Amino acid sequence: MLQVNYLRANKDEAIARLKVKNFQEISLVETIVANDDERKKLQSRLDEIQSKINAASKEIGLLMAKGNKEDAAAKKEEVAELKSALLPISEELTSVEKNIYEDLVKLPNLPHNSVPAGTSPEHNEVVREGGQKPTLHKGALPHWDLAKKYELINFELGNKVTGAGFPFYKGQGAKLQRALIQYFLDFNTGKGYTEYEPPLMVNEASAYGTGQLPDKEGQMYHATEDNFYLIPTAEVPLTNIYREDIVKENELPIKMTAYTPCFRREAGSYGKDVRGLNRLHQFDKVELVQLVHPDNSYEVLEEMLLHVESLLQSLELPYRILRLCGGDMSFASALTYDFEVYSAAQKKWLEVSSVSNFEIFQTNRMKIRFKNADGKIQLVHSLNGSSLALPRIVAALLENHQVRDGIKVPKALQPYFGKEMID
RNA sequence: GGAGACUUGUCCGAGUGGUUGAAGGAGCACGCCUGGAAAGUGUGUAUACGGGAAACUGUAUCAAGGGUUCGAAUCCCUUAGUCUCCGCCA
Repeated sequence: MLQVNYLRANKDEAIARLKVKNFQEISLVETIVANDDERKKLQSRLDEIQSKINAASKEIGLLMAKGNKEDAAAKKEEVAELKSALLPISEELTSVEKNIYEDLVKLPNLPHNSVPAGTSPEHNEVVREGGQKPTLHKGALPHWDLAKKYELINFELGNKVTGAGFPFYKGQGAKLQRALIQYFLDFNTGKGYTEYEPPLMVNEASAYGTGQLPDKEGQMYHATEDNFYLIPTAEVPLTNIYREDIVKENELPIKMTAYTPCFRREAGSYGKDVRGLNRLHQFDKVELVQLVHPDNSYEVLEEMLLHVESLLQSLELPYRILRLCGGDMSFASALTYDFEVYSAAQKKWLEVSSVSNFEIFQTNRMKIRFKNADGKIQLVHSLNGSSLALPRIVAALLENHQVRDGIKVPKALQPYFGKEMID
């Protein structure tokens, strides 16, 4: 959520930035500022009346103490009049505030200056590529066939027990999951991230905090009896740890990592893109979240980029880094880099990680702040990234490292997996 | 799930209808003291929104929301949470 005062002071700049994101309802900016002006006026009038009521009430107390019942009764009448004047104003104020809030949450975050204009994935910029695309033997298979061949993942069984998009991992497949999770967490904690194991369900306030509600309600599984939501990513519980907190400046940066299953309803996705591991309702992910000083959030973003990059390098996968264009970025992000790994067997790039700086967009809604050297309260910047999402990494590992009689396990993973080959 | 006790500022804790945004203590910050530190001592120490160049000032906030009242931290209702006992249970 953007700040009204920022919009007021930088209206033209904000509108220009919103256009980079292909945001249509530009007039909202004007509406919000106008409503906020109205809000201020109403607030002043309300405060003034309330102040009179407070003063009169005190007088009544004093008059009563003196036993002057007549004057007290007159004062009471005065207060009653003031209160009847108060009511319509306070109702109007509530309604204006509601309008402002509702409009404000419709505005996406403003993209950073470096974000290219564009409407679709073709307009994303390739920042750099790394790793070697393998030359596979004849008869190389896509991961869903490899998963079957080596009995790693059973999609049909998931269909039976739960439904589509809830696979079983089995034998070496299950162990590979465990090995990857362990490896990723060790890698992250080795770089100073604190490990958490958060709840997998969150309450409504937390879902609002990170912006899953109100817009993306349909994307989360909802346990209606208790009004809990299954988390779509560890970002939700992790970021909400600090909701409504004021931290000390020297506590920044706060670096957190967590492994969790992620649950996504992904309503309305069909076709070839959902084949195999490409899109699931439940999948495993290790997430990074940082809360940082606003002055250096972009340095931190670069640092997170290098972190994820070296992780992919250690898995010996061919990857590229994209700077997303305005139209392809998420609602909340100011700058996003996507990591894609080349799948040699599917002959396409698969997104395996997304690293973003949200600036104050999330922390403004959640009121995550710090006290700076001058004693002033300021919002922190939040960033997050996956390191990494398992299914597509597994797909890429299987497809890129396959040989005729098995799948080679990257050196870095061998101590965790316990073998050099999946066979 | 049943019964009871409880929820006050960074923390502890006083406060059962009227100058209480909130006593007292601890912590923290700054100053004095000291060769340095501890001890001592002085001052300061919530957040949001509004007005003001600023000093300062108005309003709201004592778990959350609603109600009673001229006036609520204090009374009533609802919700959430904590603790104790009983039940159940991995």
